[in-house]
Amino acid sequence: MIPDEDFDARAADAALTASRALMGVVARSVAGVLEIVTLPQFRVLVLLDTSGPLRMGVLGEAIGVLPSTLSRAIDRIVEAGWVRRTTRPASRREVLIELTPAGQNLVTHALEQRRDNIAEILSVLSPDQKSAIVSAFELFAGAAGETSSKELLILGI
Amino acid sequence: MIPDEDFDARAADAALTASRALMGVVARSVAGVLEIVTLPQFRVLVLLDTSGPLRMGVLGEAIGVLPSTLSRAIDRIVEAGWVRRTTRPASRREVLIELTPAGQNLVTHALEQRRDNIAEILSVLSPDQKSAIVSAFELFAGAAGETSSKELLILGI
DNA sequence: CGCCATAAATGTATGCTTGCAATTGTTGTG
DNA sequence: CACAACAATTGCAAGCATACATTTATGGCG
Repeated sequence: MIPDEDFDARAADAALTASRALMGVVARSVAGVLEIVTLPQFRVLVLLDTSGPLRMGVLGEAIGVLPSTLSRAIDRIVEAGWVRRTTRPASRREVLIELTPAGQNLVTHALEQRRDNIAEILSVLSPDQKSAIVSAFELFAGAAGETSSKELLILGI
Repeated sequence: MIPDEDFDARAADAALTASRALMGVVARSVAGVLEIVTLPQFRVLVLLDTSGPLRMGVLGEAIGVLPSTLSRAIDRIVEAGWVRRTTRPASRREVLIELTPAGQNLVTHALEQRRDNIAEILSVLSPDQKSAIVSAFELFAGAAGETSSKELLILGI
């Protein structure tokens, strides 16, 4: 009979190893993008992709940088053409930041590539194996609970 | 009967969701460290942790920076006390970089925290569920093949 | 309307990374 | 031994992120 601690340890190790594999996939999908924009810049783009247009203040709050930092960061990615500043007529002191089609493309492409990479890995497995993986991954994701997007932004995911 | 494409898509989606959960764990473990050292600096420490002492040239090659960049980066983390420069008597023009105990601690602690986080997530599951997850994760990791540490370094893992 | 709070941007400064070019020290070879 | 090849560092320069303080424009309220 295997002691619980050993069993748990093996489970954690398996998860760690799988996490390395999954992160390799993520890294691949991020690597290309990081030759185009910096990680903090990519964080902004990803956040805008998942949340839609955001005010400067909200955006800065979300990714944890000061307004001055963000303002200049936005300067650069506006200049590069990834996002657009728009002022709402309703409240003209607020500035909305939104992705341009080019910026949208950049993020979408990175996510699609990641998805394709995973699909390719799974392609070598039998239906039964895939099925087992789907259940297990869904189970794990459920147990992990909602992963705050703020945390994920650290890695630009 | 579910078409194969749909099934594959669901599998990839499940893996993506699980990857988000796992990345959240990684992000947490990295977040603390990034308040102490920068990401490029942490990459150096992680590489030294997994490879042992390395020459400047090899180190720079591995993480993909020019020698000049690395030299100054090492200046800073030597100054901070995370690594040590040593010259081999055999070839005095080569400089070996090695972790100090403090640097070793820094990396080890980050990895341990990651492992603990995963263990905590798994702790809410039943033995059967854990068992299923272990199998599935091992299966996935196997299918993914060896994840090059060079790719993982992109994320500072 | 006048005042204060809010939102964003600017001024100013520091530190890190990165790159190219030139330099110093060392090893090996003809 | 002289000279070329190699390893690392240093000089010089640019870009980016970050922080604190200040300024500008706008909105809300008494």
